[in-house]
Amino acid sequence: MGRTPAGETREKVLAFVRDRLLSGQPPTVREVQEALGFRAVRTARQHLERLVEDGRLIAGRGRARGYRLPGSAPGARTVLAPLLGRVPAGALDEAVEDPDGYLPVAARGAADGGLFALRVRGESMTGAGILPGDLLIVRRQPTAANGDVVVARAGDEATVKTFRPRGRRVELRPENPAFEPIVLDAGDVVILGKVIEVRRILDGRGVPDA
Amino acid sequence: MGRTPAGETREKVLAFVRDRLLSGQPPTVREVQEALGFRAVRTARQHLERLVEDGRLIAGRGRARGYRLPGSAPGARTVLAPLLGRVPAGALDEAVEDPDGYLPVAARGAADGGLFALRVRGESMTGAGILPGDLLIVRRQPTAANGDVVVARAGDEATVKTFRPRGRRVELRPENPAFEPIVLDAGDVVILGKVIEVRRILDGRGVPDA
DNA sequence: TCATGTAACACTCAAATGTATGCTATAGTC
DNA sequence: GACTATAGCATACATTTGAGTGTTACATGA
Repeated sequence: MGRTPAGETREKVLAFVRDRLLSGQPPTVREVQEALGFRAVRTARQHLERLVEDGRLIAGRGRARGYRLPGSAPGARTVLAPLLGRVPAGALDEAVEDPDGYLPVAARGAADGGLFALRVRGESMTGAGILPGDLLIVRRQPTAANGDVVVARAGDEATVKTFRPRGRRVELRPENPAFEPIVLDAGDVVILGKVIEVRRILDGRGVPDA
Repeated sequence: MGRTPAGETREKVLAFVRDRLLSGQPPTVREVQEALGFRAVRTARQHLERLVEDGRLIAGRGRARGYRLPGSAPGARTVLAPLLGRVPAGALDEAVEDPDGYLPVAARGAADGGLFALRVRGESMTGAGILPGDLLIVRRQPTAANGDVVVARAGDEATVKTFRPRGRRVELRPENPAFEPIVLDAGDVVILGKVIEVRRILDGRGVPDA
């Protein structure tokens, strides 16, 4: 195999590794070799070493499939949030284990492991630009600040509403005049998480499995 | 180490593996062993085998760190859409090379390389649930179907509107009664792409650099 | 021309890691 | 008690995979 122009191959190596990392399947050196068509493992490894030197990859000294994206790299901070078929009536953990798919989310720092996604049912939040069928990215947390859009469970029912503390009571306020606010004792409301992102798919192809 | 109640440990194993997979770092059998405090590799592996039997995990026969979550098809992956600071007045390609950041997008199959993202300015589309500050994922394409939300350039100005062909003319219709539709000759409108997804960040931390 | 740097190859070794065999113990059931 | 299933342990083995040594070839600039 002949030489290729300087740097060109290395970009392809990085692109391959990055794609694999984003899809959750870190490659081995030999997989890089095969993907790029090298006949020698060493060639793939040299490119990887250079990328590490240049700070464009992070090596995992000795560990299998140990390459990672550095924090400054595009996509380094992407996590996958499981899409739950319905707002869980029971324990959240159980629902997370049987998701309808996963949504890639730009990590925001802490607590990224506690993300999940839900599909909106009903029109109670249209005033906040949250329409039926929208996908909500939710960060699991047991408390919320005034004005947060939260996923909360009141009794057996789980809903998405704006959180408004009212002394010892809590108002779960819809953002649609056609709906009535729910006011309950604070003890009767369980906050499952805070909505941190709203997504709407417009091209009708829905959400892929992963 | 004594016995634990039936099934209890296995749930912890699954939770551990799932967290690792979602964070992009598939664990080895021995990492599972250590995380759960087993003294034997075999114990961890037995739990993993059972989870695979039950269809709650997918094994990667022989490969290192080969466990996957079911439902995550091998082909399904995440692509990164460059976030353009402003709707480009000139060539799109130039703007793509200097993005403000990247948004992870679930790949939809074809043309994933032609995605970019924009931030919404103005309130002309609020009726479609597109608010100022929202992020739009756009697929580059030179044509559109009736009713598509498109990014189009009319003269020097680029806007987001609903696309309505009107014979030889084209209506770019805002979804807000306070705004007037733009009607132009088809030749005077350049369609830059179709909006395939709308996103709204609610937690005020914006978009990461990466 | 010579030195230097990059790209690529062939081969080897060692560590990481998946897989297997065999054993002990507890709990429940017939 | 005998039988069965689950949870767990210790050890060994085989494959996968990262890491190392040495060589060839092609540019480019001093």
